[in-house]
Amino acid sequence: MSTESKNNTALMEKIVSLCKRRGFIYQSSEIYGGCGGIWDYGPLGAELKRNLREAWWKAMTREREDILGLDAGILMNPAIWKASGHVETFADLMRECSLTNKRVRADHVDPQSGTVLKYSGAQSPTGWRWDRTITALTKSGEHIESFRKRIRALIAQNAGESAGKPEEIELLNEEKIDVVTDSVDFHPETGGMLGEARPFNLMLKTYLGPTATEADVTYLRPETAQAIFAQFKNVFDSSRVKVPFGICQIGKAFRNEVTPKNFTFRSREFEQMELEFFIKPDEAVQIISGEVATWHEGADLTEPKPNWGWDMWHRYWVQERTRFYEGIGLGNVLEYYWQTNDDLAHYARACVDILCEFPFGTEELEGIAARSDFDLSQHQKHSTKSQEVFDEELKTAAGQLSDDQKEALIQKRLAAEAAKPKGSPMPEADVRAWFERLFKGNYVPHVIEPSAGLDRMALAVIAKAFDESEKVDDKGKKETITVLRFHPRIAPIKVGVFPLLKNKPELVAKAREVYALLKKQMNCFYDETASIGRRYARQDEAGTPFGITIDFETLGEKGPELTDTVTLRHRDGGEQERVKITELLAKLLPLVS
RNA sequence: GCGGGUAUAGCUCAAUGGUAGAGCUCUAGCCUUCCAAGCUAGCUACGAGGGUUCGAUUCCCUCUACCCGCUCCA
Repeated sequence: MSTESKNNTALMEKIVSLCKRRGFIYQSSEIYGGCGGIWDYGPLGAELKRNLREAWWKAMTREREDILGLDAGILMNPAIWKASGHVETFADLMRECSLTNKRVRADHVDPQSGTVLKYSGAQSPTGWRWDRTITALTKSGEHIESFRKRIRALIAQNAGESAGKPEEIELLNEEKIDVVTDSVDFHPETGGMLGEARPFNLMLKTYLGPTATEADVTYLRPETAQAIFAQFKNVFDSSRVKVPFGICQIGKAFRNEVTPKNFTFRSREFEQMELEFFIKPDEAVQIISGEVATWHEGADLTEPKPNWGWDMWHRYWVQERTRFYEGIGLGNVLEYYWQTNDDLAHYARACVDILCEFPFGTEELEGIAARSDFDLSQHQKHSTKSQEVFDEELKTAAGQLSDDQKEALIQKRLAAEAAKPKGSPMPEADVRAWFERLFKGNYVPHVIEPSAGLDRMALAVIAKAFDESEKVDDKGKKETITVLRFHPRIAPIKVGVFPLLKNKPELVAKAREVYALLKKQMNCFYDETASIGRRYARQDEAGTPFGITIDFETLGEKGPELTDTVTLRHRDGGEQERVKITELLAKLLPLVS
């Protein structure tokens, strides 16, 4: 392990430990030995998550006119998961390579021919031993030595560091056991023998109804997005909105992850915050505006325009989401990964991952995908209910087009279909039928999908806020100071309220008064035990941005002009200022909300 | 799913085939006029289940969880 990764593991351990100690995150069901891949949020974690959730909800719907909220059930008609493709891709029969544990879909194994060799095991000079029977297929034309070399490399990769160098691994008792033609029992890439086909279901299955028969099977949603698509028409019909507009939702989702890891980063139950922003197809924009604005370096994204095509909207949302992350203190740790054509699903036009630096690596926080009209079209097809909207403006504009102009649009689309990098082009008859509907003002909206993980966001914020430093006190004793430098907007506790001394009833009474005044407006913490310095330190560790101390000046000891003023102490930097009690709310509220 | 590692108090660690100790934290009291002060007292632990044994936290097995490396990440 490299020094850096050791340090990062140590850092992660400190963060996990702090999370438990201070009540941010606990292991689920800890008293019963835990529950794999599930985490619980303690008092501070619950506040932090709530603040993040509310910041998102505010930015996505409350502060906008064009986005509406939705709160759908976790359980839905399982037909939704068939339409979305989740049942198919989540419940495949998989076979695993005995050599590398790589999985392949059982029905997707290309037939292989060659000689089958068997070894009773492997060992290396490091003392490492593998007693598993190794069975693998030579590729046609592969030299036996290059085969052995390849097998050694695969074993070394699978075994990790303990096996030492690949070239020093000794393969034991080679035996030629068979020559096969067109066998589907070997991994197409590695040549390793495949194990039995097993269902490999990433969706959590349950039964709706007390009889629990196969007919009652449904799934805990693996994403919140599908509920938005499934309710698209209801929202559209009941809300007097026009495309472009969005529907957003926050909620739990569940995936039976093979390997939950990195603390809460990949867990089996998690919370998603998703927006589906519905836009007109570019062809509709073209007809209405006479042009389609496409993105170029330096394009103005500040305010949406009627002539925006999908990539302008996509860029716009990347920018909006970036601004959001800046607002919660993650601005300078973000990276972007633009998926290539190889990464993209066949229906997707673009997808950018917003990544964030975690102690265990730079990982995805949010994905922003341009998904065309794939999702709504799938639901239209499977449910047989129209997901089209009617666009009066489009109908009027299309009515003014000449037949030649219409044909030109159709030809342009046909050319684009033919040039698609992935998937098969839409047949000409379907394209013409689609335009027929379009010219009448009907289309299935396209969608831009910014999809964020709340738990990841919380972890990112904690990791970013974590700040540890060494301090030497007056007696030369070293101590470690931990401060969580949360942005005040998302800090679980906004203000700590302290009487300078506990055994002076006047100070305590005044402090309780200030506490009562503030706690109606923001989450506050009252603390009168131990020294004032310790109380500051406790709050620093909880990430509380402000401390208020009621001292003798508050009581008028230093004259009337300081009476009813308090010490306001800032977590970052530790500077202090005197503020009148009557002015506290006006000063603090804008900083914390 | 595979390989390796770990599991003792809230946290970080120690010792031990005869049921465990420290530091920090925490609680209470005293004290204390601004950045983890001091004094006194106190709470709290051998991940779960089985086996060996007169006796297991310690040895063995199984399970669970977490960490690391593969794999996976629709």
